[in-house]
Amino acid sequence: MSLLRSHYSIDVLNEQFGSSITVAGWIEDIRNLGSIAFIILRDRKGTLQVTGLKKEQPEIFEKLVNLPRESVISVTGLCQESRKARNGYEVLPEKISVLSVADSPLPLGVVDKVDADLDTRLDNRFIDLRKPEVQAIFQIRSAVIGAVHETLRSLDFDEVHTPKLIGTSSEGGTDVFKVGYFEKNAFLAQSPQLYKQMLMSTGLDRVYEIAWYFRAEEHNTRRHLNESTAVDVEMAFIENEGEVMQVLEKLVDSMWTKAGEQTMALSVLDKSINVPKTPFRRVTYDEALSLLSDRDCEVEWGEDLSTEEERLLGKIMGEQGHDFYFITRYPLSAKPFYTMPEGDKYSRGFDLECKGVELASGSQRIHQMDLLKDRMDALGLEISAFESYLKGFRFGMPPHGGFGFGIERFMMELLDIHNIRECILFPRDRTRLYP
RNA sequence: GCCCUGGUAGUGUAGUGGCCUAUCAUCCUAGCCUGUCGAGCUAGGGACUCGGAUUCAAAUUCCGGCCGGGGCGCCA
Repeated sequence: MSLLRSHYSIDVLNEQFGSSITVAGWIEDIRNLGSIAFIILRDRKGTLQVTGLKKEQPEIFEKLVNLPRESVISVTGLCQESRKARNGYEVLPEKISVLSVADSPLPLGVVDKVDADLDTRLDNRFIDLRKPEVQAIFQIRSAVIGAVHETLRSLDFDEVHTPKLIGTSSEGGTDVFKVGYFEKNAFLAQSPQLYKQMLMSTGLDRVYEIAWYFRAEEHNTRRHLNESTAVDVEMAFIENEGEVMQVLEKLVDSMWTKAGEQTMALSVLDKSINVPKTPFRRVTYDEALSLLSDRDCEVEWGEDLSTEEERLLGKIMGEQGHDFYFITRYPLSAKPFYTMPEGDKYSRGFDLECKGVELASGSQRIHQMDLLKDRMDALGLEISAFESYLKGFRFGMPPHGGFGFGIERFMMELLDIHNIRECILFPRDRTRLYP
């Protein structure tokens, strides 16, 4: 048992009443009434009240009431039942250790009665994260990631870690960050795509990674980050992309279910979770265009949906009772080079959408090297830059497919959070590199 | 990359040419108070992003810098 803490705030039970306990945390508030003072102490699980009496313990009383808010202390004392105090008990201090005195004024109040702007909060994230409703997001995030591991391992996937420092920009498309690598230049991986594909030729033919994505796009919106995380899955010996979609469906279902079990965190956030029904609706790209056309929204065939069009489709699907749906059979022209063609014009690529927002993107991949080279040629990619990737296809590559699934986007949809920066501890956006 | 938009105490705001010696709340400091839990009461403290221009007069108008926010594109 820790000498600085025997119990967290909410772990104190009736059986502790009348005995001595040690609690520790941050001083959230001090209400000094003169001869009696109420000190609200906050820890990871909640808050509790330390009640100081001037008459009983004058030295401890003075020490306590003169501490600045957010100072860190450990208090040992009698745990006494009290209907008047929160949690039904209070601690009467017999010994206190001041572990850290907080400077004043605080750059950001934890329990101030005024809200701070997100920018101010992020500048002082270490204090922002002391707020229970901010912490709750990351407790749920942790639980959701736990569900990813459980589900994918139970589906016989191995967890892998692929390099983030790479020699050539991986997929084309997005801009990548350039970094110095001794006498060479290197890049930060925009996704594990090419590596997880290469793994398909190794016999580790069902893999997943909780991956970091680095993207050097200069967007400035509430749903983009320059450093983000994703669940990346790749699986071999598949007949078609439908098998991949089934894995994704199970994964999302388990993540949503696990999130719904986080009752404490959800109540702090005042959110409830409705687990979506599976299987998710499948809509082909052509069907989507026709549904949009019915609403006088004409999309040129072969183009990816614009944000507005995506939202309208989300609305239409919602009206039919589908928050989640796959858009399948995308035109080849709207998907990356490694996407398996279906005939001349279509592909075996799909997106998973939630209420008009793209959560995941996947496909069956091309496993034949000649076809892969043809596609790269057609899209004007420099084949020589992909030699080490292509080599993986020369000596036995099974048919395979997979998807990438953005974790922050998922959290936004799960908890109805309006700014993606709230879904990652220390966001990296167009301008923010600190803290 | 294109477009729109903002910057007033630690925090969040009011103020759109003179009534600003700048509002309110929160916060901080001191004092009173033995049951607070948005504690209360009294007194006090603290700010116009920077540079230039217009004007008798600029927080307020104009130009530029710096630092933000957002939409689109692209994507997750």
